[in-house]
Amino acid sequence: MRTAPTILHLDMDAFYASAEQAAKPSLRGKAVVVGGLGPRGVVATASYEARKFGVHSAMPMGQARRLAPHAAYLVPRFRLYREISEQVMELLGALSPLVEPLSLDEAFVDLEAGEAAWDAASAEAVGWRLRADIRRVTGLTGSVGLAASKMLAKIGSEEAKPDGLVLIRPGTERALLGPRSVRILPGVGPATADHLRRAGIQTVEEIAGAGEDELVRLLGKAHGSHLYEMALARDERPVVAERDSKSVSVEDTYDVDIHDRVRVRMEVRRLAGRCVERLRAAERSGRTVVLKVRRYDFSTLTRSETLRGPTDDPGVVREAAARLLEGVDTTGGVRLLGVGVSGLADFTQEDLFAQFAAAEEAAAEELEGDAGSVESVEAAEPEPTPVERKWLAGHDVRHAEFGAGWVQGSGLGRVTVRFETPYAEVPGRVRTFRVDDPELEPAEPLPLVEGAEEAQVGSSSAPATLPNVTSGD
DNA sequence: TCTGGGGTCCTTCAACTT
DNA sequence: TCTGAAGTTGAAGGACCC
Repeated sequence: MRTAPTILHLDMDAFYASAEQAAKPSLRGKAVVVGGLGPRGVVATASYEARKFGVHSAMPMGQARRLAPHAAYLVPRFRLYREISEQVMELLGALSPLVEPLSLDEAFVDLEAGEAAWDAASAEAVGWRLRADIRRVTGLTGSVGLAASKMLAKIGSEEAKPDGLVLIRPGTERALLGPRSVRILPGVGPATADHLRRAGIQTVEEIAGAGEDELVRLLGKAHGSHLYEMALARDERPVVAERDSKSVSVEDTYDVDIHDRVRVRMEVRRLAGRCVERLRAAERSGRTVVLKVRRYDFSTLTRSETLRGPTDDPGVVREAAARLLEGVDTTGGVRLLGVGVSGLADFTQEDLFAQFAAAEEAAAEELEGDAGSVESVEAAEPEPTPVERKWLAGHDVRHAEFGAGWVQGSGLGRVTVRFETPYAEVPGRVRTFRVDDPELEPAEPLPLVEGAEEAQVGSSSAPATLPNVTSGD
């Protein structure tokens, strides 16, 4: 058991929304909502200003618009977020070889393994310096939790939000956790919390008081024991740097339910192809093909088939997915389709059926040519024209005369652009163009901090005064 | 109001193997 | 050769996380 609070958890504050605010001066201090803008979109991230209106992650976009009608609604720009994430991960990598990324905006760092810290004081100093470095390099803020275990470090960063640092001193954990809701423990979602509530358990100390046997009886062996340990603040999980992914999948939710069986088959083929592209890009192969279908009533089912050996052959995966689909009733309509591959391996066993499948696929392709022409007559979902698709809200553009800007909105053959860069102090001017204006073209995102690429990693020192301190003692 | 996309891990059950 | 127990594997679904 570690005795010093040398596990660090970093969580960037409202990451996607903050990145957009940093990129777009006119949105700073305003409510910003990033997510899917289609009729079935949900909120990925809301800025703190938008959260004041009750908007939060995973909320249907329609509901968000009702709560915050004046907020800016933007589609995510994952390339930009990935670039920022890489800068942040590089800063973390300078602290320790043991960095465990959880997502683009979150990671654990074992400071002791990197000899960056050995006690509370040194860990806290590292935390403050890291926050300053992140702000200098990316222009964004992140919150830091420091503790002797991953669970507590994560709870610490949650407590520190936004833009703070919390160190949980060893010995104080039980007192801190005890009165809190069970929901504070990782792995306790709505279903488990409800289960526990019906058993009269609502706080962490009530979990500890119930005893391990009772928890296992309520939640099963793995979950019960794990939760009991967490409630006693016992968490020995190490920070793990490299994790091999165990499955690859793609899925699409359709704006309008698909009823046409031919179209469903076509979509499954397309998804299988995309899935294999991702699989190959990761230089992996897989043995189990999984088909996912969400029906009109949101009921979800999966069907899977395990092949004799791992494959990365698009034909084989498409054939398997098609076979699985034949066993699924889609009358009534489907809102989502997905294809995944699990049982991953680093090698491909030449599948005996590959050649056979390829021949079959060629035949199917011919058939599809016919089906496609029938299908196109009654396609339920109007495909956006390439021109409309080009101008996504929030994306960067460049105009030959007015320079760099971003799409504020488009429709009715017009696109509205705000001309400003991340480095401007004041909001830029807005102009509207025809969607086919030849002088307007999509552009790459600009770095959030001017000259950030040249910035030295780990060169700043701790700030003389500590801003916005959330202190955990 | 009507619920994304990409994952992980666990449980249960049935079929199969030893 | 038959039987039963125990272990393993595959399929399906559920909960959770970001």
